[in-house]
Amino acid sequence: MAERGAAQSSASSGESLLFLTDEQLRRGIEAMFFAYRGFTADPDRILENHAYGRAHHRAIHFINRSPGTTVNNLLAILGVTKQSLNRVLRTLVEDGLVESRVGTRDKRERHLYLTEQGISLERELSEAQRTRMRAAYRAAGPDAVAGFRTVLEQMMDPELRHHYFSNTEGGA
Amino acid sequence: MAERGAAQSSASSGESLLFLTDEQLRRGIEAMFFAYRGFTADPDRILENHAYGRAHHRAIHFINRSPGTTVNNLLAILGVTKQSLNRVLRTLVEDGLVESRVGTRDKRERHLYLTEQGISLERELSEAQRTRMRAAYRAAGPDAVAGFRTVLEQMMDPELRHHYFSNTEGGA
DNA sequence: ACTTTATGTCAGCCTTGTTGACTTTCCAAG
DNA sequence: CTTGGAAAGTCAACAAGGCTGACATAAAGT
Repeated sequence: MAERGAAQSSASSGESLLFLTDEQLRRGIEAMFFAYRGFTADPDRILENHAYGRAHHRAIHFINRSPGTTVNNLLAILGVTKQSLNRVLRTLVEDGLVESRVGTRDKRERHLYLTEQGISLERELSEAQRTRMRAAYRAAGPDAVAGFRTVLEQMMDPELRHHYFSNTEGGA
Repeated sequence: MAERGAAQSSASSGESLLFLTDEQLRRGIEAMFFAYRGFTADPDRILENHAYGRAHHRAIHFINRSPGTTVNNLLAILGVTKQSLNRVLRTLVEDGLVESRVGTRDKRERHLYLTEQGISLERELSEAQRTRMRAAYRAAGPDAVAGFRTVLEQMMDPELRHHYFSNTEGGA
């Protein structure tokens, strides 16, 4: 029902390019804007109660995703300066949500782990986000979801796409 | 860990729900994060040269999209306070990118238009954004794009989805 | 010994969001 | 005609979270 109406109008070669018009692209651009706002809305509300912001959420997410990751790894993934990340990390460690352990092989490195408390907040945040995404996925159906993921991956910076999805694609 | 196991693994009703596992949802969440960063990267680079930020881009985009829109309309779409928007709008008017005309029917309202200069910057910004999106669309193909749009629309806040897409769906 | 790497920290700046208070302009209802 | 309230603008103050630059420390690597 989402337009695409007259696609494949002329029986030319079967490959209609109507989905590449500026108008279609503009709609995609605005959809990204509005969807991203919805995407972050629920966690943002939760974070307010805890006096944290989106930056804390991102750190918590990726520490949970890769327990024991180093500060440098996190820096590369998040794409911010160490000063920015450090400010966030410091408050999380002070508040007992994140534990920072000195590395064993390389003692310069700090390995980051969520504490019980950190895991608890992470679950609260990610459950809210998953709930919205699950509803969207369910309403859209598996084929739409596959397309969604495909387009998003194409929209990422290419180096990131490779460097990043090469590790995670392991499972089916 | 939180895998929800193999959801409905057996060939029960043909409707596999594997795309709704927490793992799949997590991948979607991260894809949103990385894709949005790519999505904003090109305009951000351009804006740096002009001493503007993302807030200016958003204002310019929606004024271009609906010439003559009022400040209040813009406020509703962007979801920020009038003080925030006003700061951005003021610089754009001062710099001659946006013209603010007093309303004819209701003289309290200000109707916003891009000047030639504003149109020029808008084009530069949106062309950069469209180029990336066009590449992603082309690589993913029309079916993936349809799914992409469907999921994004489901992810928006429901009121916004209706209030907003009811106006735009008009033209086919 | 010297250099490089990983991390942390201090200080200061910018953008962009927020609240609160207040004014001006103007439409419209009493 | 007066007055209430909506629309818009402005000022001030503040916070989050980016940034740069400079500097400190410890541990590796050469």
